[in-house]
Amino acid sequence: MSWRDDPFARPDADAVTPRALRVLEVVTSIPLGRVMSYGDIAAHLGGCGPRQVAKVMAAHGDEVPWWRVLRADGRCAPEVRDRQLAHLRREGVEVSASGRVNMTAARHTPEE
DNA sequence: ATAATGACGTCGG
DNA sequence: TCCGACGCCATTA
Repeated sequence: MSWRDDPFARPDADAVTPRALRVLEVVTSIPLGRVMSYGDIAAHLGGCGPRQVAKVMAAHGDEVPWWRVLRADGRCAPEVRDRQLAHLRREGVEVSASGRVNMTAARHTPEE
């Protein structure tokens, strides 16, 4: 189930910009138990910065495994911190007592 | 066209 | 660790 094959997709669902779609694709590609930072995704796509990625997540995050995307320092965006940590711990991601993810251990790097 | 926005990143104090 | 300042840049208003 995803934003792509939603049978109830409204006509303007195509109004989602191509770049936004790329972002969502990358997020969808993150394996269970691994994470990527907004900056990681931006760098992987090229031609855009972390803030564009953040904006896409704010608008369409609920259609993808959004909890696998967090800040470069391993902390979660405050807006979703609790729910996100719950998801991550459930997937076996290493989270410190202060709610900080060990990026070195959990970071996913897409090939190519 | 111009300006504001955003679940960010990096650096300096 | 906690700010604030600045860079970032496609998308929206």
